Amino acid sequence: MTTRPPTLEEVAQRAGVSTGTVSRVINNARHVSDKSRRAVEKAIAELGYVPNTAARSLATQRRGAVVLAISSDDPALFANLFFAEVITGVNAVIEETDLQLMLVLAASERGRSRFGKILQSRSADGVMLLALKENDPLSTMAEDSGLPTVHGGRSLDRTPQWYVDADNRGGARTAVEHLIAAGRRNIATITGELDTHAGQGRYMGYREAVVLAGLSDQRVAHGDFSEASGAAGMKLLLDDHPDLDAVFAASDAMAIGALDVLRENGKRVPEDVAVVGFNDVVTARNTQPALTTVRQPIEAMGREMTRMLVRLLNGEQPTSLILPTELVLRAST
Amino acid sequence: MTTRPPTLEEVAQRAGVSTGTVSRVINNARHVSDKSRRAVEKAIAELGYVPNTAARSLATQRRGAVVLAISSDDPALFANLFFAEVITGVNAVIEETDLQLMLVLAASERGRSRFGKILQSRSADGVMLLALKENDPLSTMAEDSGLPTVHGGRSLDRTPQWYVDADNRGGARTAVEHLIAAGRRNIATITGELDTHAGQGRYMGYREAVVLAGLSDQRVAHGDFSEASGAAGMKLLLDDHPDLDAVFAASDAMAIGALDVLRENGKRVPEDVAVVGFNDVVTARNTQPALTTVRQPIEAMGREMTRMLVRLLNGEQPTSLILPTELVLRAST
DNA sequence: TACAGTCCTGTAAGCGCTCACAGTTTCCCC
DNA sequence: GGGGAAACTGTGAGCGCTTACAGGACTGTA
Repeated sequence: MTTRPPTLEEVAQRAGVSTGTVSRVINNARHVSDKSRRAVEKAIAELGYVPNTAARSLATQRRGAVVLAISSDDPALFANLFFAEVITGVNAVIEETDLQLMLVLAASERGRSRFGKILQSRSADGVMLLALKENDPLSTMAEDSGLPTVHGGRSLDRTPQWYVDADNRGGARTAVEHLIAAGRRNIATITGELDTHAGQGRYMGYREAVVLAGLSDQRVAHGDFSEASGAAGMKLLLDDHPDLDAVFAASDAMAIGALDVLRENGKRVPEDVAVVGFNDVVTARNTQPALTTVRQPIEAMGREMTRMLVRLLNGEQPTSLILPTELVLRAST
Repeated sequence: MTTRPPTLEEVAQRAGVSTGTVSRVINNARHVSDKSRRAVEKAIAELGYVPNTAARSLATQRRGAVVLAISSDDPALFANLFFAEVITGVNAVIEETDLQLMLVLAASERGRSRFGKILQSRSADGVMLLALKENDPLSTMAEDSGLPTVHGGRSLDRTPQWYVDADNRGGARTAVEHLIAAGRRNIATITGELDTHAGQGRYMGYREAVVLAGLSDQRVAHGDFSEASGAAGMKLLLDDHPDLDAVFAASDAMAIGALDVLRENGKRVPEDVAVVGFNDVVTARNTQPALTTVRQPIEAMGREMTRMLVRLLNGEQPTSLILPTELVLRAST
């Protein structure tokens, strides 16, 4: 359809200089006279020249692209705001660079092997990895590839060299301290999966706050972050600890499940039982009553991960980051 | 860090054949003897060879990548489920191919010019465009680039050659017919922005259903898809048409705004007024009462856009698609 | 005037792959 | 056994860019 785009050689010809000089102008290297530079810039503008990335990549051994890989067994996990927010943050920083962003959603075995291909074929200069579960194979793959890799979140078994994570523990602690400050004394928690760093951290935060205040840390039900597990956990808690006056759920989904069960059991929220969640997704605004929750700096995570990767690509040595969370007060406490 | 990856030439040497033959094996072209093929495959496996995409791109003039561009003035628009679902659908099809997915969120002027660069530098073989507003500059840019382009949604001013859209009109009509079947007679609507194809289509659907049933189509308030405009529209409707017994809102957000206003005015939902929204986002499940809504096949849109683009890249001539919506019945009707 | 040191510029050798072309071998049928 | 067609293989010329390297043109100093 369209005619072949102009090449660097054509620019050189038109500007009356050599290809080497044009290349220097494009990459604004030193040792180019103003005269040549102007001539080249004129020719570039007239021809509408844009360097061919493939050719440049081949010559420089750099791709000018990074990959954001999101890994999960459950495709539904993609379908939450977490996802969109991270990307928004990543994109914001990418826009300031000349890098291109490649996206890999590795839900299936197939997706995983595609990720490997991308790493092996050197289609990207670096990778940002959002491995949503422990011991994710993608993590090993990225490591083996030798490409600079920044992780979002940590796993329990090993801490990657470069990561950005939210302060799960601090966030949970703040949430529970808020409950204590509001006069609650019999505070329960529904934990997330304890074989994840996030699950552990939030549980730790709960215990710290509660123990520090001289309260019992024995009102515990274990969930898996899902709404159903929140409901189940709440039932157990009501059975075992009918005296509870507050619940800290390690995810909003679990908090929503808990709210349902509380309502069914005639408990008023927040009068009888206060509820706090974790993970401010839009959902939380529309619960009855509106849910107090710990907001994770998800977009900021995306931004910081990208900044960190860009620094790595520039040969700098950034340091990993733990970003603060924020307690969002609403009607449920 | 890692040593340079093996090249095709090294494979050829090890397999005792020429580079041409290796290339043929890789691209499984014809005219390769079983013997050669096996030797090459063995060498590839032993060396862990993966073709260098940049070199291949340069030689073939094909990039092996497509770009998904999402355009919007309002960065917040990215942060909804629509976004995540589309990508999930796109990814599902991409996974079946050897294509790589590049993502461009063109919120700013800067993002827009990056999109242009990508097109010009021929970094991608085709583009999927989700232009969220009318007369989007990206649309023109994609067109000018001559790259195969598939649009998600249509604009009013001109219908792109290849697009995938949801059946806004049919969906709205079905929703209103549902209200009629439930015995509602004084049915109002809060429209979306009427300078969008979606806004128009949903309004048309409302009118069709209502007129066909011999009812009045005069209970109309105009909104802009936002929650605030839904609330404002509902106020107007209650003032002008206190007899209304149902409302069809052209978006869930507006429906939520309407629900609030109805509650404030002592109207029971659905007893006094039934409410239907459009756009099944997670939000809709957690309203009080749960919102009946028209679900758009968003993930399917992503899938079909990608399929269409893949066909275009294969030189086929696909036909544009209008995907059916689905009425999700909940407590608000 | 001679000479070293700077700047600038052109030249050409790759980067790793594909693909037309030509050359060789094999196959099949008369 | 001969001939042509078909199957296979190697060769080498690009694809469009970067980047040593080798000069050439100046400049300033002795």
